Amino acid sequence: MKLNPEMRRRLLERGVAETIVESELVELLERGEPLRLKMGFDPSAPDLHLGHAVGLRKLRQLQELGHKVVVIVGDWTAQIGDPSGKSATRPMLTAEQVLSNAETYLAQFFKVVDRDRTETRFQSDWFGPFGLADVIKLTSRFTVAQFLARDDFAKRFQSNQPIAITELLYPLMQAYDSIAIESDIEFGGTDQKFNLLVGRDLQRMMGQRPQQCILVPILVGTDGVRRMGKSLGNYIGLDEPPNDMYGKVMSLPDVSAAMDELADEGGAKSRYTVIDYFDYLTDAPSEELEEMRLGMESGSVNPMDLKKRLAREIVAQFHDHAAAREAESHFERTVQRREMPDDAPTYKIPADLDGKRVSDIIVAAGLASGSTEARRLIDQGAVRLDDQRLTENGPAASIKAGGALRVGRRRIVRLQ
RNA sequence: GGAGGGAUGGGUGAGUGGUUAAAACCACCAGACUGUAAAUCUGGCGUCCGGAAGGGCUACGUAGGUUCGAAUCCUACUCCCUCCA
Repeated sequence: MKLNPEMRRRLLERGVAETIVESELVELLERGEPLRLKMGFDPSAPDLHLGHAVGLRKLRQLQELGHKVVVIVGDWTAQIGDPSGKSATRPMLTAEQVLSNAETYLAQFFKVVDRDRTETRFQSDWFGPFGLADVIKLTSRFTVAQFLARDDFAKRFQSNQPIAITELLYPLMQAYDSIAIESDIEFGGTDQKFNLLVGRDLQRMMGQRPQQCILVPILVGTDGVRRMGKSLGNYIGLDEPPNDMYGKVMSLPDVSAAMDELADEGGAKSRYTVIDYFDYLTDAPSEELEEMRLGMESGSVNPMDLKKRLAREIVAQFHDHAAAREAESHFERTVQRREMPDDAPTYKIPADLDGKRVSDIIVAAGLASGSTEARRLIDQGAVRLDDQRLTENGPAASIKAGGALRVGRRRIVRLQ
């Protein structure tokens, strides 16, 4: 089966930062035999976000051509921690934790990836019985210099930052995974390039056909600056309710301030975050992306409208179209028109309000974390009772059932 | 084994005896503005009491000590890093 240019572009360019080796990869795909697509994950961080979805979409596309995904639960490498992460070593997870995390992970994973064309494997299958002799055999194939070629190791070495020996093991273990499952193509973010290449090398050394690598770009987070990541608090989780997902997309900065290094990693491609998101996470035709860019450049398109469309498409993808429409109208009502959302929680006003002030009720209703904050919010003019802005922390007796108490735009309760 | 450096609020990081609930920046929250939860501008940002003015309490790795007064000085401990071997 010959890949036509259209397909080739869709498969190997959209949402792909780099392929290694492109010519081999194309040849392999055209051969038509079912391939094993390797995707590993770290069960210590089981939450998936849009950044992961970029790669998952790619897996899905290839599944639709008849290939098989092999997802590896990295229960051994999780104990080491990926060197690109901050903390070198992590606490061991118990077998139960691994299992439950894996479940959480896979539930999200299969929102995008086809479960029927997926095989799930645990690293402990092959690393459980791995002995010191095996470790020595494995490590003896590589040198320190080879590993210092890796950018983040090199940087840390030069700046006298610590590199744990176990961290050197990480790429080796990941590489061995490729041997264990006989991977044909491995997927990872561009920051995984080194690890994937070690897999290639090791396979060659051990007489397997070296895997191809598909490196997906790093998605910029909702701050528009750094890569999307849970610890950075700038992520949109695949699990999030439609309204949050929609709102978070709307909070993307119109113009990205993505750091240069993110661009180096094959991340931010345009200065408009929205366009990168459309590019990596939707099927919007590539010509349209260019129109969007021109439209924003010339000012003829309001970025908000593009973000709304993006938000709809993303919510539809991870929930459904009805949820997307619902989330949009929720956004329009509560944020744009500041109306009362239908799903606002209710709060039962206590019978005895003697001596209580509005600030006490705000805290009791969970609209502020403490009385200091509640008072502060009142001072700042953030508190509205039945659409009337409160200017002072009056007695709670003014609070009547049937109305609404609102703090800022998003915190609101119906009074009962 | 030896020598040295460090540990500050969610993060980075100033601060070497009182004017420090602790600079600055980031994040976060709120207000204004806006067809965006964008951008920009303004304010806030330990906690408790108080309508307010104001007042408590807790906090600079841990435990003690010196002092009228300590994030700042001393002692011990824990952890981290660097260099030499």
